[in-house]
Amino acid sequence: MNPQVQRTQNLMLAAAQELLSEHGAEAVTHLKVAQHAGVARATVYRHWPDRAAILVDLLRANADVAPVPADPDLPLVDRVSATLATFSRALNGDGGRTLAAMIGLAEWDEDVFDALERMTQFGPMLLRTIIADGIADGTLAASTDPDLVADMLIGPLYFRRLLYHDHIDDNYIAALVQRTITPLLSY
Amino acid sequence: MNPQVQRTQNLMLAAAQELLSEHGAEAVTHLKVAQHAGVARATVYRHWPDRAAILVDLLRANADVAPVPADPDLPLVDRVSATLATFSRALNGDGGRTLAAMIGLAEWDEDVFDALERMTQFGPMLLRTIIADGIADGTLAASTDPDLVADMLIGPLYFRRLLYHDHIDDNYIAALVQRTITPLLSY
DNA sequence: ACTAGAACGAGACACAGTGTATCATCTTGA
DNA sequence: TCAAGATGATACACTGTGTCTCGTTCTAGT
Repeated sequence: MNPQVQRTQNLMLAAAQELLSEHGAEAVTHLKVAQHAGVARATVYRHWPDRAAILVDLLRANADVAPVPADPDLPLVDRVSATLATFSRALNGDGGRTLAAMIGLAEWDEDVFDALERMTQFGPMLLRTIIADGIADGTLAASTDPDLVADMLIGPLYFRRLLYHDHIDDNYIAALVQRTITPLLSY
Repeated sequence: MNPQVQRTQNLMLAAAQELLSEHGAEAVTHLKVAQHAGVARATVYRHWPDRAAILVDLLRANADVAPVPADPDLPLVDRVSATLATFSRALNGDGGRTLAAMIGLAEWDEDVFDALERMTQFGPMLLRTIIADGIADGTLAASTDPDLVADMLIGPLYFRRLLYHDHIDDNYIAALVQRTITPLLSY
């Protein structure tokens, strides 16, 4: 990409991210982004036709709400816990605020919904993989449903973060994993 | 309350609810509410100083995202399932959209957060009560943590509704309850 | 039924933000 | 070096905000 374009876009996205984190999605306007980035208002419009488009690109930059894959050689419980831990750290930070801002918009804007889906698909996907591995190697009972178990692990984290503004700690994750995974272990 | 005030307020809230459901929180402006309610714009400002205040009152009217308490004489699993079923029906309807619209605002507006808390506290509370009952009468293991179990039951529902726009059906609830509660039953 | 007080409608004002132009100026890559 | 593209500056019509005034209508209490 043209380095000039790259430069201004980075300036604008940084300004938008700061506005979002500080004052919420409402504050991410073309005018304010332009002022904070030291850029002409028309330039912001050239890059993004409407507010939602700015937020969608912001979401793309925030893809790190995805958890980091844990070492596949770890025991299953540790692998799940490590995955949830990296995920909850992202949720506790800027990713959580960005996510909260998007959920309302995604309800009525398909582009935002798609971007949100891209942003949030990795967590459950990683967990499903880990659980499927566990079933394959006999650690977990064959009747285990990876989709449902992934929901049971990740759902409470989203719930506590979005509705209670909780910061998830490792104790919570340990208890959650213990209650969810242990009954599924085949002895 | 003054019947004139009551009348206009009902008109405005109905208009606001329709705008919210149809076009999202962004569409709930003083001007549009006034136009849709057939009321002067100044009147809307007299009742609510800003957009968030309108939405907070809307949330109060939407308190029925709370589940209906199930018959306490039912077996524990049925009681939990019935509670989650009424809750998910509310989530599938207008309550879910209102909720989605609020989450983003609650992140930066304390009044919205408080209103959201009032709106969403009943579900987990009911579940915690049911689980505590189960522990008390020996149905559930004494080591059961009601808070965590409530999160494990309700978290996935919020998760699937808010992030996937899923409509929760009874099969999902049955599987969720089975996976969550069964391991806790004391034989 | 009368009347004071409250609520409402209508309109004005200054301001923030939108969305679209136009044109001069500056970067960039060939 | 130079053409193409990106940006800055500015203008315009529009929606929405937040506050104000004033005349009219409605309500509650006497």
